[in-house]
Amino acid sequence: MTLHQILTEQIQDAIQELFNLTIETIEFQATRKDFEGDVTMVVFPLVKILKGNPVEIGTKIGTFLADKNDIVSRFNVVGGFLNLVISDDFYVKFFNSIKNKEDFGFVKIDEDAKAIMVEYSSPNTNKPLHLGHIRNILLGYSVAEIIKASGKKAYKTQIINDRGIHICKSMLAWQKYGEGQTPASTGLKGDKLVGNFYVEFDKNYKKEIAVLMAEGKTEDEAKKLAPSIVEAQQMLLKWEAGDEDVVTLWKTMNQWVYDGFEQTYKNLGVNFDSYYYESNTYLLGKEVVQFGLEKGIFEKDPDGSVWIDLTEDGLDRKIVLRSDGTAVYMTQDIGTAIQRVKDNPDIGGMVYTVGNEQDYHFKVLFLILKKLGFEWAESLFHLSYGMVELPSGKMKSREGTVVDADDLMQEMITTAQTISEDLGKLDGYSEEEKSCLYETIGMGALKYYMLKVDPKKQMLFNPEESVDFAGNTGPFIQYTYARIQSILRKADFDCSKEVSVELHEKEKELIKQIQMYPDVIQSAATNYSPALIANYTYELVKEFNSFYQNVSILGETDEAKKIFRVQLSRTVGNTIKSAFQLLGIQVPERM
RNA sequence: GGUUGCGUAGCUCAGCUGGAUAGAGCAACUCACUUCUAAUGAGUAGGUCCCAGGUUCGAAUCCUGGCGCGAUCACCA
Repeated sequence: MTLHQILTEQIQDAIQELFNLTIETIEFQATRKDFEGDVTMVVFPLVKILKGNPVEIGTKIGTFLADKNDIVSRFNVVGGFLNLVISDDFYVKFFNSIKNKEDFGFVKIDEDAKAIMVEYSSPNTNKPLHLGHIRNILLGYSVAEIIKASGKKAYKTQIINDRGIHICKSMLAWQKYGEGQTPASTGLKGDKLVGNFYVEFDKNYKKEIAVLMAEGKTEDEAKKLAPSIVEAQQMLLKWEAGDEDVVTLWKTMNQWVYDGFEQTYKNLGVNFDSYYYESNTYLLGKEVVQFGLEKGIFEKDPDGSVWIDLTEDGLDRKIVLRSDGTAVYMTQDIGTAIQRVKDNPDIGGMVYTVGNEQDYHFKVLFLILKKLGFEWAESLFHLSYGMVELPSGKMKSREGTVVDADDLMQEMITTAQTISEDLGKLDGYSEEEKSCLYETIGMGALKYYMLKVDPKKQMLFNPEESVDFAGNTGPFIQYTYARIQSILRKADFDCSKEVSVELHEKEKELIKQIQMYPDVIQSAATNYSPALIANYTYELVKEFNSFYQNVSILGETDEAKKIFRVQLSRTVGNTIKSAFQLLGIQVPERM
């Protein structure tokens, strides 16, 4: 039972006894630093019901609790706030009960409960991953890990947008200008190679448009008539017709891209339990549209296109199938969702990690799935995130200012190296150890910085600032962890035994911080917010540093205190490691 | 223009379901290294929580209306 739960029960008893009333919820908050106390009960809500003065009520409850002589040792009342001083004994007992648990805060996964499927990354197969994907991937991965830690099953998946005109563009350019190039022949990552041809296509397409416009065509006409685009469209038709050559090329080039992506995922330290391809799910989507049509949820226009009218729900009329019977984006997403539940019948909900430019799309998608009557449609969540900007400004693919994911990761590692070398901290390490650390630090910096910001906010990513070894950064937290490990290595005495000590103020603060961890995990899981975990970890680290600076640990002469402080340090270390695990960040044993 | 998200210190961001005098880091200034890792800590300074109303004992937080920024309003994905 948590402290709040225990207090709630005791206070409920108090109110029952003193006022003969049953109160459902009691409101708590951490006591402000300027007052004596650990937990504060807010009395105001009771004032209305009891029609008394808040100070009197607070004093009565406080006296009752203190007289019990259980966990409240003292109290004071300021205005409508009842400040409770919790006994050291309680904190020490609590600490002893969790200090050896590696997985403190994690709830055991309930295998019988419904699972949540988390989708992230969702790449196109014609371009390499970029900075925006990094935020997406880190968020999705982390949210899935957090859900698992909170006691639910989570499946990681992605939808690969492997069909459509954009793929044909790369294919066409490769046929024309590729001269048989392959990732192996060029030494390029597959996604990069294919991406280059996509750019190549676009260059030529633009030239053709310019020529046509010079001949007097309007821009719109030129865009439709340019030979490149016409060819690409023909290729798409061939693909849909199952033309053998086109399909073979499509498979080959997509495989290059997938291999390239896997490399990037590996470097990012993320993985997936399953992969879905739109080329496989759009047909099911079409079937469902047919079903919805029969049920009267959708309606068919004279030209054959199928729509859903959502005006009564405050939305628009939305197309779900083209007049030529081909699938649109929405059709595919309907199909994919249903396919996933077919494959995993235990799914009770889904989280879609997709940028906020698609807020409307998901609103519509969720509503459609609900109208189709699926049970799991009640628990769908669009994990919408804002754009990532750089100090140099926005990324624009047209202006070629897109930051490539692989390049950025490499840059982060290099920056970590430069800074570390300047500081000269790693001088006695082997080359292998060093390069491993640079990667840990660089990636930790990147991941932490991305995750500490509220997902829905647009953010500014400053690479320099993120690798800073001070402040709210990944490396700072990693460093603190490494220091703790150093203490543990040097503590060559038996620190496993249970000791009872009087708490130093800093120790108490630390224990209070650790105590909050399970709640933070639960809160992060229900809000789908890794930022809560990240900022919590930073608070914990700050608390530890303050403790570290203010009390002696290994130099402590009182044996019991020494042991207690080492145990406390170890637990802080474990908590940092565990929290960072939820963020997908590695933690170094030394640095 | 319609819809939607955001607006907190010079900068980057916290602030959970409304609660006490609004919090960190960076940058600036002051102090503390014979250390268990100073890649640190303690402190000073820095605020019209975009503006105006409203609800409430109590609002950065909830409601309404403005202003600013972003996103989105395709038989593209």
